[in-house]
Amino acid sequence: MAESREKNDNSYYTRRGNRRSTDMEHDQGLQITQQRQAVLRTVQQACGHIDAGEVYQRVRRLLPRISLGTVYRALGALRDAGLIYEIVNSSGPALYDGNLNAHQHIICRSCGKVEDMDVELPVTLLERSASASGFSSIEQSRIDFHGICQECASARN
Amino acid sequence: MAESREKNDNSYYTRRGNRRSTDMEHDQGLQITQQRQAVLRTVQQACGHIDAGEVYQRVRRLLPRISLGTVYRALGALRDAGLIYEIVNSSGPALYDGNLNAHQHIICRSCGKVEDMDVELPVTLLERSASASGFSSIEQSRIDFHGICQECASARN
DNA sequence: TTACGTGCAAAATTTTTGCCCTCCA
DNA sequence: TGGAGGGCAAAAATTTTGCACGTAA
Repeated sequence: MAESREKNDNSYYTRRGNRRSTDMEHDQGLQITQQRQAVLRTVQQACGHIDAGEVYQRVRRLLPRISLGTVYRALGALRDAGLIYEIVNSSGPALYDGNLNAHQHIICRSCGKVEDMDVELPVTLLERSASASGFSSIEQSRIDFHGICQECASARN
Repeated sequence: MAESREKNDNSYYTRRGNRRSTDMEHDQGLQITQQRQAVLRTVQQACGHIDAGEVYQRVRRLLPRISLGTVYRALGALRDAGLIYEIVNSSGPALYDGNLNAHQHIICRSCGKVEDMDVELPVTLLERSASASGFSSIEQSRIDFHGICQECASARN
Protein backbone atom coordinates (compact mmCIF):
# COMPACT_ATOMS: atom_id res chain seq x y z
CA MET A 1 0.00 0.00 0.00
CA ALA A 2 2.85 2.32 -0.69
CA GLU A 3 3.74 4.18 -3.83
CA SER A 4 1.72 2.24 -6.31
CA ARG A 5 -1.34 4.40 -5.96
CA GLU A 6 -1.22 6.57 -9.02
CA LYS A 7 -3.56 5.40 -11.69
CA ASN A 8 -3.26 6.59 -15.24
CA ASP A 9 0.43 6.06 -15.53
CA ASN A 10 1.50 4.96 -18.93
CA SER A 11 4.12 2.53 -17.78
CA TYR A 12 4.42 -0.82 -19.42
CA TYR A 13 3.42 -2.51 -16.23
CA THR A 14 0.17 -1.80 -14.45
CA ARG A 15 -0.35 -1.23 -10.79
CA ARG A 16 -0.19 -4.84 -9.74
CA GLY A 17 2.51 -5.50 -12.23
CA ASN A 18 0.45 -7.20 -14.91
CA ARG A 19 1.66 -6.58 -18.37
CA ARG A 20 -0.32 -4.23 -20.54
CA SER A 21 -1.57 -5.49 -23.85
CA THR A 22 0.82 -4.62 -26.62
CA ASP A 23 0.57 -3.99 -30.30
CA MET A 24 1.75 -7.43 -31.07
CA GLU A 25 -0.77 -9.14 -28.97
CA HIS A 26 -3.46 -7.07 -30.56
CA ASP A 27 -2.36 -7.06 -34.14
CA GLN A 28 -1.32 -10.65 -34.29
CA GLY A 29 -3.85 -12.01 -31.89
CA LEU A 30 -3.36 -14.60 -29.24
CA GLN A 31 -1.75 -17.91 -29.63
CA ILE A 32 -4.42 -20.50 -29.49
CA THR A 33 -3.49 -22.98 -26.84
CA GLN A 34 -5.37 -25.86 -25.30
CA GLN A 35 -5.62 -23.97 -22.06
CA ARG A 36 -6.96 -20.78 -23.59
CA GLN A 37 -9.41 -22.68 -25.74
CA ALA A 38 -10.66 -24.60 -22.75
CA VAL A 39 -11.01 -21.45 -20.68
CA LEU A 40 -12.82 -19.65 -23.48
CA ARG A 41 -15.21 -22.55 -24.07
CA THR A 42 -15.89 -22.87 -20.38
CA VAL A 43 -16.82 -19.22 -20.12
CA GLN A 44 -18.97 -19.44 -23.22
CA GLN A 45 -20.69 -22.60 -22.11
CA ALA A 46 -21.35 -21.26 -18.66
CA CYS A 47 -24.31 -19.46 -20.23
CA GLY A 48 -24.14 -16.73 -17.71
CA HIS A 49 -21.52 -15.31 -15.47
CA ILE A 50 -18.73 -17.38 -14.04
CA ASP A 51 -15.79 -16.53 -11.85
CA ALA A 52 -12.17 -17.57 -12.16
CA GLY A 53 -12.35 -20.21 -9.45
CA GLU A 54 -15.28 -21.91 -11.10
CA VAL A 55 -13.60 -21.75 -14.49
CA TYR A 56 -10.61 -23.42 -12.89
CA GLN A 57 -12.73 -26.20 -11.41
CA ARG A 58 -14.42 -26.92 -14.72
CA VAL A 59 -11.36 -26.67 -16.92
CA ARG A 60 -9.55 -29.08 -14.66
CA ARG A 61 -11.90 -31.83 -15.78
CA LEU A 62 -10.45 -31.48 -19.25
CA LEU A 63 -6.94 -30.40 -18.34
CA PRO A 64 -6.23 -31.74 -14.87
CA ARG A 65 -2.79 -30.19 -14.75
CA ILE A 66 -3.83 -26.62 -15.51
CA SER A 67 -3.06 -24.15 -12.76
CA LEU A 68 -5.15 -21.35 -11.35
CA GLY A 69 -2.50 -18.88 -12.41
CA THR A 70 -2.86 -20.01 -15.98
CA VAL A 71 -6.61 -19.60 -15.76
CA TYR A 72 -6.16 -16.03 -14.59
CA ARG A 73 -3.64 -15.37 -17.32
CA ALA A 74 -5.93 -16.86 -19.93
CA LEU A 75 -8.92 -14.88 -18.70
CA GLY A 76 -6.87 -11.72 -18.84
CA ALA A 77 -5.65 -12.46 -22.33
CA LEU A 78 -9.12 -13.30 -23.58
CA ARG A 79 -10.47 -10.18 -21.94
CA ASP A 80 -7.81 -8.02 -23.53
CA ALA A 81 -8.51 -9.63 -26.87
CA GLY A 82 -12.18 -8.79 -26.51
CA LEU A 83 -13.31 -12.39 -26.58
CA ILE A 84 -14.86 -12.30 -23.14
CA TYR A 85 -16.14 -9.57 -20.89
CA GLU A 86 -15.13 -8.99 -17.30
CA ILE A 87 -17.80 -7.92 -14.85
CA VAL A 88 -16.59 -6.16 -11.73
CA ASN A 89 -18.47 -6.91 -8.59
CA SER A 90 -18.53 -5.21 -5.25
CA SER A 91 -19.33 -8.39 -3.39
CA GLY A 92 -17.00 -11.02 -4.68
CA PRO A 93 -14.65 -12.07 -7.43
CA ALA A 94 -14.78 -10.78 -10.98
CA LEU A 95 -17.22 -12.58 -13.25
CA TYR A 96 -16.72 -13.38 -16.90
CA ASP A 97 -19.26 -13.33 -19.68
CA GLY A 98 -18.79 -15.03 -23.01
CA ASN A 99 -21.89 -13.56 -24.59
CA LEU A 100 -20.67 -10.92 -26.98
CA ASN A 101 -24.11 -9.91 -28.20
CA ALA A 102 -25.00 -6.37 -27.26
CA HIS A 103 -26.51 -6.44 -23.83
CA GLN A 104 -25.98 -4.72 -20.54
CA HIS A 105 -25.60 -5.97 -17.01
CA ILE A 106 -27.30 -4.94 -13.86
CA ILE A 107 -25.35 -5.96 -10.80
CA CYS A 108 -26.61 -6.06 -7.25
CA ARG A 109 -24.17 -4.32 -4.93
CA SER A 110 -25.39 -6.32 -2.02
CA CYS A 111 -25.61 -9.92 -3.14
CA GLY A 112 -23.58 -9.77 -6.32
CA LYS A 113 -26.34 -11.10 -8.52
CA VAL A 114 -25.88 -10.20 -12.17
CA GLU A 115 -28.73 -10.06 -14.63
CA ASP A 116 -28.63 -9.33 -18.31
CA MET A 117 -30.63 -6.46 -19.69
CA ASP A 118 -31.52 -6.85 -23.35
CA VAL A 119 -32.29 -3.23 -23.68
CA GLU A 120 -31.56 -0.80 -26.42
CA LEU A 121 -29.70 1.93 -24.61
CA PRO A 122 -29.46 5.45 -25.83
CA VAL A 123 -25.75 4.98 -26.25
CA THR A 124 -25.27 8.10 -28.29
CA LEU A 125 -26.70 10.11 -25.45
CA LEU A 126 -24.39 8.39 -23.02
CA GLU A 127 -21.38 8.88 -25.20
CA ARG A 128 -22.18 12.51 -25.65
CA SER A 129 -22.47 12.87 -21.90
CA ALA A 130 -19.24 11.04 -21.37
CA SER A 131 -17.32 13.25 -23.71
CA ALA A 132 -18.81 16.28 -22.02
CA SER A 133 -17.40 14.99 -18.73
CA GLY A 134 -13.77 14.37 -19.47
CA PHE A 135 -13.75 10.93 -20.99
CA SER A 136 -13.21 12.65 -24.28
CA SER A 137 -14.45 9.58 -26.00
CA ILE A 138 -15.27 6.14 -24.77
CA GLU A 139 -14.59 2.96 -26.61
CA GLN A 140 -16.96 0.47 -25.21
CA SER A 141 -19.69 -1.85 -26.22
CA ARG A 142 -20.95 -2.62 -22.79
CA ILE A 143 -21.98 -0.79 -19.73
CA ASP A 144 -22.60 -2.25 -16.31
CA PHE A 145 -25.16 -0.88 -13.92
CA HIS A 146 -24.83 -1.27 -10.21
CA GLY A 147 -27.89 -1.21 -8.05
CA ILE A 148 -29.68 -3.05 -5.31
CA CYS A 149 -31.95 -5.87 -6.29
CA GLN A 150 -35.42 -6.13 -4.83
CA GLU A 151 -34.57 -9.06 -2.60
CA CYS A 152 -31.75 -7.19 -0.95
CA ALA A 153 -33.69 -3.95 -0.85
CA SER A 154 -36.53 -5.56 1.04
CA ALA A 155 -34.14 -7.37 3.35
CA ARG A 156 -33.00 -3.93 4.48
CA ASN A 157 -36.37 -2.67 5.59
CA MET B 1 -12.23 -20.78 -2.40
CA ALA B 2 -14.43 -23.58 -1.21
CA GLU B 3 -18.09 -23.59 -0.34
CA SER B 4 -18.75 -19.94 -0.05
CA ARG B 5 -19.56 -19.46 -3.68
CA GLU B 6 -23.31 -19.15 -3.70
CA LYS B 7 -24.48 -15.60 -4.03
CA ASN B 8 -27.98 -14.56 -3.19
CA ASP B 9 -28.19 -16.47 0.01
CA ASN B 10 -30.13 -14.70 2.67
CA SER B 11 -27.84 -15.61 5.51
CA TYR B 12 -26.96 -13.03 8.06
CA TYR B 13 -23.38 -13.12 6.97
CA THR B 14 -22.29 -12.39 3.47
CA ARG B 15 -19.72 -14.24 1.47
CA ARG B 16 -16.67 -12.71 3.03
CA GLY B 17 -18.32 -12.75 6.38
CA ASN B 18 -19.26 -9.11 6.58
CA ARG B 19 -22.37 -8.46 8.49
CA ARG B 20 -25.44 -7.44 6.56
CA SER B 21 -27.13 -4.23 7.47
CA THR B 22 -29.92 -4.82 9.91
CA ASP B 23 -33.20 -3.17 10.69
CA MET B 24 -31.73 -1.49 13.67
CA GLU B 25 -28.88 0.01 11.83
CA HIS B 26 -31.28 1.35 9.27
CA ASP B 27 -34.12 2.46 11.43
CA GLN B 28 -32.05 3.95 14.20
CA GLY B 29 -29.13 5.05 12.11
CA LEU B 30 -25.51 4.80 13.00
CA GLN B 31 -23.90 5.85 16.17
CA ILE B 32 -21.92 8.95 15.47
CA THR B 33 -18.41 8.36 16.60
CA GLN B 34 -15.24 10.34 16.19
CA GLN B 35 -13.89 7.73 13.85
CA ARG B 36 -16.95 7.61 11.64
CA GLN B 37 -17.21 11.35 11.52
CA ALA B 38 -13.58 11.65 10.56
CA VAL B 39 -13.92 9.02 7.87
CA LEU B 40 -17.05 10.63 6.50
CA ARG B 41 -15.51 14.08 6.41
CA THR B 42 -12.38 12.75 4.79
CA VAL B 43 -14.39 11.14 2.02
CA GLN B 44 -16.47 14.26 1.58
CA GLN B 45 -13.48 16.57 1.58
CA ALA B 46 -11.59 14.42 -0.86
CA CYS B 47 -13.70 16.12 -3.53
CA GLY B 48 -13.46 13.15 -5.74
CA HIS B 49 -12.86 9.48 -5.30
CA ILE B 50 -10.69 8.11 -2.55
CA ASP B 51 -9.77 4.61 -1.55
CA ALA B 52 -9.67 3.07 1.90
CA GLY B 53 -5.91 3.23 2.23
CA GLU B 54 -5.86 6.92 1.46
CA VAL B 55 -8.72 7.56 3.86
CA TYR B 56 -6.69 5.76 6.48
CA GLN B 57 -3.62 7.90 5.84
CA ARG B 58 -5.58 11.11 6.09
CA VAL B 59 -7.72 10.18 9.06
CA ARG B 60 -4.60 9.23 10.96
CA ARG B 61 -3.56 12.85 11.02
CA LEU B 62 -6.58 13.56 13.19
CA LEU B 63 -6.84 10.24 14.97
CA PRO B 64 -3.37 8.73 15.03
CA ARG B 65 -4.56 5.59 16.78
CA ILE B 66 -7.28 4.65 14.31
CA SER B 67 -6.75 1.32 12.60
CA LEU B 68 -7.26 0.32 9.02
CA GLY B 69 -9.85 -2.19 10.11
CA THR B 70 -11.85 0.57 11.70
CA VAL B 71 -11.63 2.60 8.51
CA TYR B 72 -13.01 -0.32 6.54
CA ARG B 73 -15.75 -0.88 9.09
CA ALA B 74 -16.65 2.80 9.04
CA LEU B 75 -16.69 2.95 5.26
CA GLY B 76 -18.94 -0.08 5.18
CA ALA B 77 -21.29 1.39 7.74
CA LEU B 78 -21.45 4.73 5.96
CA ARG B 79 -22.02 2.97 2.67
CA ASP B 80 -24.83 0.89 4.13
CA ALA B 81 -26.33 4.00 5.64
CA GLY B 82 -26.29 5.68 2.26
CA LEU B 83 -23.97 8.46 3.33
CA ILE B 84 -21.24 7.59 0.88
CA TYR B 85 -21.12 5.66 -2.35
CA GLU B 86 -18.78 2.81 -3.15
CA ILE B 87 -17.32 2.61 -6.64
CA VAL B 88 -16.13 -0.77 -7.76
CA ASN B 89 -13.08 -0.83 -9.90
CA SER B 90 -11.59 -3.53 -12.04
CA SER B 91 -8.07 -2.27 -11.59
CA GLY B 92 -7.61 -1.55 -7.93
CA PRO B 93 -9.27 -1.00 -4.59
CA ALA B 94 -12.80 0.26 -4.15
CA LEU B 95 -13.22 4.01 -4.25
CA TYR B 96 -15.58 6.07 -2.15
CA ASP B 97 -17.55 9.13 -3.15
CA GLY B 98 -19.10 11.53 -0.69
CA ASN B 99 -20.95 13.53 -3.29
CA LEU B 100 -24.59 12.58 -2.92
CA ASN B 101 -25.85 14.86 -5.65
CA ALA B 102 -27.28 12.96 -8.57
CA HIS B 103 -24.47 12.12 -10.90
CA GLN B 104 -23.08 9.06 -12.58
CA HIS B 105 -19.60 7.64 -12.88
CA ILE B 106 -17.68 6.47 -15.84
CA ILE B 107 -14.84 4.17 -14.90
CA CYS B 108 -11.94 3.13 -17.06
CA ARG B 109 -11.47 -0.62 -16.93
CA SER B 110 -7.85 -0.29 -17.81
CA CYS B 111 -6.39 2.47 -15.68
CA GLY B 112 -9.10 2.81 -13.07
CA LYS B 113 -9.74 6.47 -13.71
CA VAL B 114 -13.16 7.61 -12.54
CA GLU B 115 -14.91 10.65 -13.91
CA ASP B 116 -18.20 12.14 -12.91
CA MET B 117 -20.93 12.58 -15.47
CA ASP B 118 -23.37 15.32 -14.61
CA VAL B 119 -25.92 14.01 -16.99
CA GLU B 120 -29.62 13.62 -16.68
CA LEU B 121 -30.13 9.96 -17.38
CA PRO B 122 -33.35 8.51 -18.68
CA VAL B 123 -33.75 6.66 -15.44
CA THR B 124 -37.32 5.68 -16.05
CA LEU B 125 -36.25 3.96 -19.24
CA LEU B 126 -33.51 2.14 -17.40
CA GLU B 127 -35.78 1.10 -14.60
CA ARG B 128 -38.36 -0.17 -17.02
CA SER B 129 -35.67 -2.18 -18.76
CA ALA B 130 -34.37 -3.51 -15.51
CA SER B 131 -37.73 -4.72 -14.40
CA ALA B 132 -38.22 -6.37 -17.77
CA SER B 133 -35.01 -8.28 -17.17
CA GLY B 134 -35.49 -9.86 -13.79
CA PHE B 135 -34.48 -7.12 -11.40
CA SER B 136 -38.13 -6.67 -10.69
CA SER B 137 -37.37 -3.24 -9.40
CA ILE B 138 -34.15 -1.46 -8.68
CA GLU B 139 -33.58 0.84 -5.80
CA GLN B 140 -30.71 2.99 -6.79
CA SER B 141 -29.78 6.56 -7.26
CA ARG B 142 -26.54 5.96 -9.03
CA ILE B 143 -25.26 3.96 -11.89
CA ASP B 144 -21.67 3.27 -12.81
CA PHE B 145 -20.49 2.87 -16.36
CA HIS B 146 -17.42 0.88 -17.21
CA GLY B 147 -15.52 1.65 -20.34
CA ILE B 148 -12.10 2.34 -21.70
CA CYS B 149 -10.88 5.89 -21.60
CA GLN B 150 -9.31 7.42 -24.64
CA GLU B 151 -5.79 7.36 -23.25
CA CYS B 152 -5.96 3.64 -22.63
CA ALA B 153 -7.76 3.00 -25.88
CA SER B 154 -5.05 4.70 -27.89
CA ALA B 155 -2.35 2.96 -25.89
CA ARG B 156 -3.75 -0.30 -27.23
CA ASN B 157 -3.44 0.53 -30.89
C1' DT C 1 16.47 -21.06 -31.02
C1' DT C 2 13.82 -17.63 -29.46
C1' DA C 3 9.79 -16.01 -27.75
C1' DC C 4 5.63 -17.32 -25.73
C1' DG C 5 2.87 -20.13 -22.71
C1' DT C 6 2.53 -22.99 -18.57
C1' DG C 7 2.82 -25.22 -13.84
C1' DC C 8 3.90 -24.40 -9.47
C1' DA C 9 4.53 -22.02 -5.47
C1' DA C 10 4.99 -17.84 -3.34
C1' DA C 11 3.81 -13.20 -2.91
C1' DA C 12 1.02 -9.06 -3.26
C1' DT C 13 -3.13 -6.62 -2.62
C1' DT C 14 -7.34 -5.62 -0.65
C1' DT C 15 -10.68 -6.57 2.74
C1' DT C 16 -12.58 -8.89 6.77
C1' DT C 17 -12.49 -10.85 11.32
C1' DG C 18 -11.38 -12.53 16.23
C1' DC C 19 -10.46 -11.01 20.46
C1' DC C 20 -10.40 -8.17 24.00
C1' DC C 21 -11.05 -3.76 25.84
C1' DT C 22 -13.50 0.65 26.41
C1' DC C 23 -17.17 3.54 26.88
C1' DC C 24 -21.52 5.43 26.48
C1' DA C 25 -26.54 4.88 26.76
C1' DT D 1 -24.14 -2.92 32.65
C1' DG D 2 -24.74 -4.62 28.23
C1' DG D 3 -24.00 -4.03 23.66
C1' DA D 4 -21.96 -1.37 19.96
C1' DG D 5 -17.66 0.43 18.45
C1' DG D 6 -12.58 0.28 18.18
C1' DG D 7 -7.41 -1.21 18.13
C1' DC D 8 -4.54 -4.59 16.85
C1' DA D 9 -2.92 -8.43 14.62
C1' DA D 10 -3.94 -12.23 12.03
C1' DA D 11 -6.42 -14.34 8.49
C1' DA D 12 -9.12 -14.64 4.35
C1' DA D 13 -10.12 -13.87 -0.41
C1' DT D 14 -8.69 -12.75 -4.81
C1' DT D 15 -5.29 -11.97 -8.15
C1' DT D 16 -0.57 -11.56 -9.86
C1' DT D 17 4.13 -12.98 -10.43
C1' DG D 18 9.03 -15.27 -10.47
C1' DC D 19 11.14 -18.94 -12.21
C1' DA D 20 12.24 -23.01 -14.60
C1' DC D 21 10.83 -25.73 -18.24
C1' DG D 22 8.51 -26.97 -22.56
C1' DT D 23 6.97 -26.28 -27.04
C1' DA D 24 5.94 -24.59 -31.40
C1' DA D 25 7.06 -21.67 -35.11
